[in-house]
Order: sequence, then structure tokens, then C-alpha cells
Amino acid sequence: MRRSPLVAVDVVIFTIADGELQALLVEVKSGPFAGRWAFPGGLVPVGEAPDVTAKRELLSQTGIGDVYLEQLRTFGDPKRDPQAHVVSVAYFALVAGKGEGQADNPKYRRMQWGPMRDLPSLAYDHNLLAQSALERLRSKLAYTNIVYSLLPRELTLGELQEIYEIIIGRPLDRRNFRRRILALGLLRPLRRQRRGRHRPAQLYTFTRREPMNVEML
Amino acid sequence: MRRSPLVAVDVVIFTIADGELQALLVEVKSGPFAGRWAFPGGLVPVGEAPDVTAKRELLSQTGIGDVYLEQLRTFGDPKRDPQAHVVSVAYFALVAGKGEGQADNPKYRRMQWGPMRDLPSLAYDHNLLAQSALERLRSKLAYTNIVYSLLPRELTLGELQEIYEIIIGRPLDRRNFRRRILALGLLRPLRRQRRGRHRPAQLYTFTRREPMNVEML
DNA sequence: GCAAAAGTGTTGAGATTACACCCATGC
DNA sequence: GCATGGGTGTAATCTCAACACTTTTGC
Repeated sequence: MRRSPLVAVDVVIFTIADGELQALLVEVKSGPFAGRWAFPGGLVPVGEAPDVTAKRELLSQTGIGDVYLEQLRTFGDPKRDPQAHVVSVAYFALVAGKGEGQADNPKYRRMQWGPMRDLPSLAYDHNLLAQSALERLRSKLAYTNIVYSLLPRELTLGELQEIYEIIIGRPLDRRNFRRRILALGLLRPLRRQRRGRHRPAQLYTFTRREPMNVEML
Repeated sequence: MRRSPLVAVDVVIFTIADGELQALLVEVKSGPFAGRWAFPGGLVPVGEAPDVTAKRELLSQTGIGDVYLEQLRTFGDPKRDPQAHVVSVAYFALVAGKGEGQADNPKYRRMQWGPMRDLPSLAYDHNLLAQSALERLRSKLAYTNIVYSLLPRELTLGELQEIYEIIIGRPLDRRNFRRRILALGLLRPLRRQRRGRHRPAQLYTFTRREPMNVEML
């Protein structure tokens, strides 16, 4: 007889793709939720910090190591998993693109990115988790610089603005946005421009790629 | 052989007393940290949500039920407790006064309030926990109305301002503070005044005693 | 030439800060 | 009467939001 619940981690991995916010989903293989989608996760073994388990999980899913990872909160309702009482420490991660995705990860039958608006009914309490993660993401983008982890090393102001518009869900004034962002001194202009269908845009890079509190919006 | 760590909760219970921010400490009875001070806590039993364990723990320590309680974050370093790998879900609570304190709680040898500036070296990773709790408290007071849970039902603007000054650690302009707070509409003036050594002060009460996001500072 | 994104300044309104004097009470 | 906290208004500054036209490119 166990004295205390099991401990797991679950990770909501966000990216921006196709003009919207998406999260990585995996299909549950067995148990009462078999066939349903969920966020990737796994049990925390004795001797390993949950932060480490989350990093490991993330790496094995995306193959990417250079990501932003933050603890969200812990869900512990005894009925969240009907098979056993599992207390889950939830994390959210930001990655710069869909990447290759370990499409052949043996742990899950299927894995795919799904848009955050319009998620299906997920396994466990993961719809609750999705909501928490989204709230946190929105508020963190407003007062920290973590948006850098959603973007490649080189970016244009238009691309940065697009991300903000997608996540906070309303258009921003381009002139005010540019002025504010540049005034923060987080971006360094490069000597190059991005060429595309239209007028070339100045390329910038983040001067510091580490989390800091900054009033972005 | 366990598959997964044990789960516990720890609760940092704050109050304002004697003009400063204090937290409830208990003396550890046994193990490598015997005799050291720590925040109250305990193992989460199978079948009970950590939130419930925390509420129970809080009630048994302070005898008070009507408090603000919020999950902080989860600490899971395998070495935080040398006896076993215990993942601890940390909470912080706000109470309106020292209260009677269950001085005779059989679970701990001693229990006392200690000032947050000038904590001793605590058991486990509780100095880290103290720091997290303090940071969260400071930021939450700035953008929510939870200060109501640090104050009795009837209060003066002077008392409210004192709390803010203690916690953010700098003096505020009285006229600007009053104007801003009253403009938020969180306070309802009563027909009575508080009499003391000096000019009587208007008494107010919070119109809503439930957590809301409000820009207080 | 036209569609589409890039680039650029100014102005008005509202919010925030700084600041000084009188009032009521207990001792 | 004096020490102490309670109560009140205004002016200067800063911040934020609103807003339009020109440029460069690919097709």
C-alpha cells in the first residue's frame, strides 16, 4: 500500500505555425483514455527532479534542446487519472518551429501539432491544463522577453508583431509597436535584410536570449 | 521499491504583525534536520488532492479557515530531503492576524512566528521556498486585491497603506494612495470611525472579499 | 501599374507624480 | 499646546493611443 500518490510531469509545448498558436499532442495508448489526445508526459522516477523529467520528455518529443521551459502548476485531483492517484507537475515550453518532430517515437502511437483554438476533448484533466498554459503564456509574453524562444535567431519587426497579434488575439498599431519594442533595446539590427514578395525588411536579432522581466505591452 | 517520489505540501503562512511581515515556523522533530525550523507541511495521502492537504494543514496550524491560499510551485530536487525523495507542492497563505495559534499542536514541538527579514537557516529547501513566496506575495499584492485577507473586516486607509509599505518596503504618498485606492471602488465607507490616540479615521470595508485581478499599485 | 508589407512623427488625452496645509484627538 | 496621524486639491510631467502617407518590391 502506497503512502502517497505517484508523481508525473506533463508538458504543453507551444509553437507558432500556419499563423496560429499550436501545441504538440500525443495519442494515449492504453487505459480508459486510450485513443484520446493528451499533452506528452511521464512518471517522475525516484531520484530525478521533475524539472529534469520535463526536459527529458521535451527533448525526446521534439529533438530540440534549446527551448524555454517553465513550471506552470501542479494538478493533483485524485480523480484526474482513474487508474491511480497521480499528481502531475505541469510545464509549458516554447519552441521556434514545428521542427522535424520525432515522428517515430515508440512511446506514442501518433503525435501531431494541434491548434490551441479548437482543441478536442483531451485525456485526463488536460483541457484544464491547456487553459492554464494559455493564460500563463499570454501574461508572460506581456511582461517578459520570452518571445525570443518562439522565433529564429534572425527576425523582422513584422514577424515579431505577428506573434504578439496571434497570441493576444488582436491587431496592434505597427508604429506604436515598433517604437516601443525598439526603445526596450532588446533588438540589435543586423546588416542584412529579409527579401520576400514585398519591400525588404530590416533583420534584427535579440541582444540577450535569456529570460528577463520586461514590460513588452 | 517505489516507482515514483513521495508527495508532500508545505505552506508559508504570512501575516503582518508588529509592523512587519511574519511567517509561521515549526520546529522539526526528527531526522537530519531535527531542531531546525521549517514551514509547516506534511505528506499528501493517496486519494487527497494536495490543495486539500494544504488547507487541512493550514487549519490545523492556525485554527483559522477563512484564509487566502494559493499554490506557489513545486520543489522536487531529490536531495532536498536527505531521507527520501519527496516532491513538495508549496503554497502560500495570508491570514489577518497571529490569532491564537494552536500552541499545543502535538505534531510539532514548537511553533512560532518569525519575521521574513531575518529568517534563520531553515530545514530542507525552505529558504528557497521563503524567497519564492515573498516574490509572489509582492507581485500579487500589486495586481490583485488579496490584501483584504491580511486585514480585518473593518479597516482604515492608513492601515491599508501601512501593509503596502511594509511589504513593498518603501513609503507611499498618502494622497496619491488614497485617491487611487478609492477610485478602484474596492472599499465601501462605513458610518463609523476608528478612534485612537489621534484624529478619528474613517472606517471602510472591502466590497468584495474574493480574489480579483486589479491594478493596485 | 497594382497589391502588399515596410518604414516613419506628431498631437491630444489621460494618467501619474510631486507637493503643503489644515484638522481632530489624546496626553 | 504639542505631537501624531487624518484629510484634502492642483499643477507639471510623462505615457499612451490614435492616426496617414510614402517607399520598395514581385508579379
